[in-house]
Amino acid sequence: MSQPKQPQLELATFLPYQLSVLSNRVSSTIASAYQDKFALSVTEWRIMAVLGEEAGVSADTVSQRTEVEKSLISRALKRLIARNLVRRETDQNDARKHCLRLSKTGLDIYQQIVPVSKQYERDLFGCLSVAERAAFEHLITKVRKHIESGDPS
Amino acid sequence: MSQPKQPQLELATFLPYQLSVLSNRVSSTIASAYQDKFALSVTEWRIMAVLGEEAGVSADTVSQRTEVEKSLISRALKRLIARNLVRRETDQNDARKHCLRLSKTGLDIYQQIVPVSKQYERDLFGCLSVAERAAFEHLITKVRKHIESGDPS
DNA sequence: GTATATTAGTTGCATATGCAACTAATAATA
DNA sequence: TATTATTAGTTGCATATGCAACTAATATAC
Repeated sequence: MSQPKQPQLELATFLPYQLSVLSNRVSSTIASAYQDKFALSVTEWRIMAVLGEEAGVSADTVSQRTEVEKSLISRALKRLIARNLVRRETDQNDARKHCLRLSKTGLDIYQQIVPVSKQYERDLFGCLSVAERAAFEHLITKVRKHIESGDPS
Repeated sequence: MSQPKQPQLELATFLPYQLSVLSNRVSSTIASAYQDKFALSVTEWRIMAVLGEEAGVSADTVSQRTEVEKSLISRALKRLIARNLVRRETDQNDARKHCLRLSKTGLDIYQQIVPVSKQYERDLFGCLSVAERAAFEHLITKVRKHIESGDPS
C-alpha cells in the first residue's frame, strides 16, 4: 500500500483552505456584479470606496486603506481617471503627492454602488443571525490582529 | 461640501472586504513558506494534498477537491510531473482520464509538508480558543453552504 | 452504425498580480 | 550648499489567473 491509511492532512478541514475558498466565492460573486453592472474591477471599486469616505487622500493612503499593492493602485487609478470617475491634482505642499477625489460622475456611480454592495453583503451573509454575524466579524478581526502583531513575513 | 458627511459605506467594516484581507494574509504567509521551503505554489501543494488523501484520482477530481480551475490544475500538474513529484498514467477503462498519484519523492515531500502546514495553522489561528475555532469553522461552513445553495453566478 | 452530446484535459489569449527597479520630489545630514 | 536618505508614484517583467476554444475519447440518440 503506497498511501497511508489515515490521511495526514484533510484539506476539507484545513482552516486556511476553508477560509480561502469562502473568500474566493464571496469575492468572485461580488466581482462579477461590479463588472456587469458598472464595468469596475474590485480594486477599482475599493479605490472609489476609499475616496467616497475620504476625499483628497494620496494614492499611498488609498493603497494602505485598501491593502492593495501600490502598483495595482497606480494602474487602476489610471483607468479611473481616464474614465473620468476620479480626479487627480498635485498637492500644493508636496509635489510628489496627488490629491485624489471622486469626480461628479464618480460620486454618482459611487452612490449607485453603495446600496448594491450592501445588498450583496446581506445576501451572502444572510444566513447568519445578528449574533453570528457579530461573532464572525469579531473572529476575523481577532485573527487578523494576531497575524499582524506577530508575523515576520 | 462635495462629499457626504456620513460615508455611505465603510470599507473597514464591510464583511466581504474583511474576509478578503484576512484570507490574503493567511494565504500569502503560507504561500511564501511553501515557496521558500519546498519551491511549491499553493496550487501545487493543494494538488499534492489531494493526492496524499486520495491516490489515483483524475485531474478533474483534483480540480473539484481543490476548487481550482482545471486549466490551472493542468499547468500545475505539468510542473509537478516534470519535477517527478507526481506520476500520471492513463486510466485502463477510460482513455480520457489519467490516474494521478504522488511519486516516491512526492510522498516524501508530502510527509515533510504536512507537519509544517499544521504548524502554520496553529500559529495563524493560535489566538483562538478551541471553542472559538470551532465557531469560526462552523460559520465559514454555514456561509459557504448558503452561497453554494442559492447563488446563481 | 452514424450523428450528436458529453466529458477529460490542454492550450491560447487577455488580464491580474506583485516584486523590484526606476524617476522625481522632499527631508535630513554634514 | 552638496550629499544622502526617504517618500510618492510609475513602469518593466515574470508569473498567475481564468475564460473560451480546442482536441480527443466516450456515451447517447437516432
